[in-house]
Amino acid sequence: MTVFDPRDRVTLADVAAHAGVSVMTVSRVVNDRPGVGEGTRVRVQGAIAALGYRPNIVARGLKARRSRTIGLIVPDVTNPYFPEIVRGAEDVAIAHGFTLLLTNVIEDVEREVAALEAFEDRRVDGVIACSPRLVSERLEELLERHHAAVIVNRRSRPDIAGSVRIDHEQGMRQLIRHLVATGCRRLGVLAGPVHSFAARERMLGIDRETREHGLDLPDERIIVSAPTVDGGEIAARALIRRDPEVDALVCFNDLVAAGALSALAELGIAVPDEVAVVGYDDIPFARMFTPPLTTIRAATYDLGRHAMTMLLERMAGRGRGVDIVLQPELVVRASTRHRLAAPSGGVISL
Amino acid sequence: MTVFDPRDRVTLADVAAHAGVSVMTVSRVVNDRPGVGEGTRVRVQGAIAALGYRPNIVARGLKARRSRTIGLIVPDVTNPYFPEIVRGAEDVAIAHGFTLLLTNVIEDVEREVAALEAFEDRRVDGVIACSPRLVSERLEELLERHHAAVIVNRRSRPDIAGSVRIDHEQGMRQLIRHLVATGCRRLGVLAGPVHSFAARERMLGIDRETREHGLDLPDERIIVSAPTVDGGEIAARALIRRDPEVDALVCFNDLVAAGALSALAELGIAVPDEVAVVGYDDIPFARMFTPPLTTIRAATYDLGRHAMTMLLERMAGRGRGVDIVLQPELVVRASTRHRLAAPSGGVISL
DNA sequence: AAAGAGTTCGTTATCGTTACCAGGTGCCTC
DNA sequence: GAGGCACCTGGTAACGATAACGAACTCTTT
Repeated sequence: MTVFDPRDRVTLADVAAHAGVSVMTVSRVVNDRPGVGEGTRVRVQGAIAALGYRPNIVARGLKARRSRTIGLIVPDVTNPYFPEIVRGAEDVAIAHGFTLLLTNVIEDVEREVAALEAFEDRRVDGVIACSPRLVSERLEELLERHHAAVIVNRRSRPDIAGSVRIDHEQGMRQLIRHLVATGCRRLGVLAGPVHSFAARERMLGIDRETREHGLDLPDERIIVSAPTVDGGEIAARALIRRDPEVDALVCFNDLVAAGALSALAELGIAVPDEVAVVGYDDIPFARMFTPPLTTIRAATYDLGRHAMTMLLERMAGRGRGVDIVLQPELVVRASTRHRLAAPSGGVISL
Repeated sequence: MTVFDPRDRVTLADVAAHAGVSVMTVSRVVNDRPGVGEGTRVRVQGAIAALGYRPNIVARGLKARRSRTIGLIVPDVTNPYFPEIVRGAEDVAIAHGFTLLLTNVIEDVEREVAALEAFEDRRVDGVIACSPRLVSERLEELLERHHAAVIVNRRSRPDIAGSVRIDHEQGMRQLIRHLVATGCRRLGVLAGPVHSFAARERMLGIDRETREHGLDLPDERIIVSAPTVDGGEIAARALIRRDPEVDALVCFNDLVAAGALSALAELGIAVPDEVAVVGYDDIPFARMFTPPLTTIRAATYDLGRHAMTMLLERMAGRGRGVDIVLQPELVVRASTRHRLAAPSGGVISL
C-alpha cells in the first residue's frame, strides 16, 4: 500500500502521461482553450478526473505574474466594525475567483509596513488598506509598489490608490447637532488615535459643529482614547475626574462608547439623564448596550463591496482615480435624551 | 523619466548583474547562507539595497514546495467569537513568518469545500478549520490532501488532523446546573445548526444534565436557530408562542441570546424574573447586553494560539495526534436570577 | 615545492505552468 | 494532383529561486 504524500502532487506531466498526450494539450484542456480535438479533450478530462489533478496556482502565478490573491489590511478584526467590511470585500473577491490574504495590524504602524511588504513579496494582485495609520508619504510609497490599491476611510492620490470612505465630518456634525438639540452643552470628547485619518476627520466635524453652535470645547475636555472598550473605560473615568460637570460624551467609536457606558455605570452616573453618550459606527451590538447606543450608521458591508469592486476595476486598468464617499446616517437610541424632555441649557437633575 | 511598473520587479539576476556576481551568490546572501566572502557579501548587500530587491515568495514557493502560508477557515468573522481565534492564530503565525489566508464560509458547507480546495491549489503549508460543518468523511478526505491540519472545536482522527476544542458538554452542564439552582424548571432551548459538532455536543450536555435533575425537556421546547442575532430573535418568538410558560431560554451562543433578549424585551417579558436567558461563548459584548448575559467563557484567544502552535508542530512533523481540550468557565451575570432570590420549584410572579 | 584541505563562487538542472513557434494531418480548391 | 488553408498537437524556453555539484582559488603542511 502506498501512502498518499501531499508533497507529491499530481502535475500536468502526470496527466499528460496518463492520457498519452503532451503537457500543452492538458494545459489547454484545463484552461478551456481552443485548439484541442473533441476526442482528446474528453480523454484528457478523464485522466484529470482519474488522477484528481488540481492546477498549481503557485506555478501558474510565477509564470503569469498574477496570483489571483488580494491583500487586505485591517486594524483589528476584533473590532466588530471591520468584519463587515471584510465580508463585503470577500464576497466580491470570491465571486471573481480571488482569495483574500488578511492581516490584522493591531493599530500598529510597524505591522502595517510589514504587512504591505509581505503582500509585495507574495506578489498579490492588489491591496485594500482599511483605515491606515501610516503617514501619507510612506503609505503611498509602499502602495505604489503594488499593481493596484484601494484605501478605505481615507482620501488618497488617485493615481496611487482609489478610495472609498465615509463622510465622517458630516457624521460627527449630525451627532453634535443631535446632542445640542437634546440640551447638552458641556461636551466631553473621547477622541481616537492621533494618526488615524478617520479620527482627525471626526474631530474636525466636532470642532466645526460645536463652534457653529457657539459652544466652548476646551482642550481639557478632549482625551485621546485607545479605540477599544478598555480604552474607552479608562478615558471616560479620566474625563469625568477632570470635569464632573460634562453632560455628554462624544466617543470615537462604539467600542469606546461601550467602555464609557461601563465606566459611567460603575460611577453611578445615569445615562442619558446626567450624561448622554454617543458612539460611532453602529456596530451590530450597539442596540444591545445598556442603554442602547445613539450612534452613526454607515453601510459598512457596502464599503467593503465598493472597495473590492473598485480594486478589481483598477487591476483591470479601468476606472483610475475614483473616490467614493458614502453618507452616514444618525441612529437615535436611548443613550441620548429625548428631544422634548430636555429643557435647553442645563443638566437635568434626578 | 521612467515610470515604475510593479510588474517589472527586481530579480536576483538584476542584483547579480549590478554587483558583478552570479545569482547563486546573491541567493546565498539573501538567505544568510555561508560560502560567501565578506567583501562580496557587503557588495551584494549594497546592490540589494540600491535596487530595492525583495525576494519573490511565489518563485521560492514553487521551488521549495512550501509557501509559508496557512489557510484559515472560519464560519463567519462577523460573529465576535471567531475574531479572537483569528487573532490568537495570527499572532503565532506572524511570529513564525507565516501569513494567513482567511476565508469565511458563512455557515455554508459548499463554501467550506471550495475553501479547502482553493487552499490546496495555493499549496498552503497547513490548514486550520474552525467549527467545520462538513460531515467527517468528506472533511477528512479533503484535509488528508494537506500537509498538516488542525480542527478547532471538533474531534478528529489524529492521523489526519490535530484538534483543539472546548469541552462544550461540560460548559452546557454548568449552565443547566446554574439555571436549576436558581429555580428554573421549564427550560426552552434555542439550538444551533444541526451539522455543527459544537451544537451537538452542547445539546448532549443539556440533555444529560436535565435528565440527571429529573427535568422534562420535550421536543416542542427545542427549536433550531440560525447562529445569529436575527436567528435568535425569530427562534425566541417562536418558542414563546409555543409555550408561554417557559422560565428559561438556553441559547446556542451569545448572538442567539442577544436576539432572544431583544425578542423578550419587545414582548414585554422581564429578564430574568419571568424568563432567564443564558448564552454561550462570552463574546466581549455579552457584559454590555440588557441585562448583562450569563454565559460560558472559554479562552478563545488561546484556542487560536494553541491551534496554530499545534499546526506548526505538525508541519514540522512533530507531535502527531495531539488533542487539546480546554475547560470553559461559568460567568454569572444579571440575565439569570440570583440564587437566593429564587424559591425552588416555580416561576416567580411579578 | 607539491599535495592536501578548506573556502569562495559559478554552472546546470529543476519546481509546474504557459507563450510561442513549428510540425503534422486532413480537406478543399483550381 | 499540387498548393493552400484550417485545425490539432508537441517541443522548447521561459517565469524567479535554489540544491547539488564542481571549478578555481587560497592557505597550510610536510
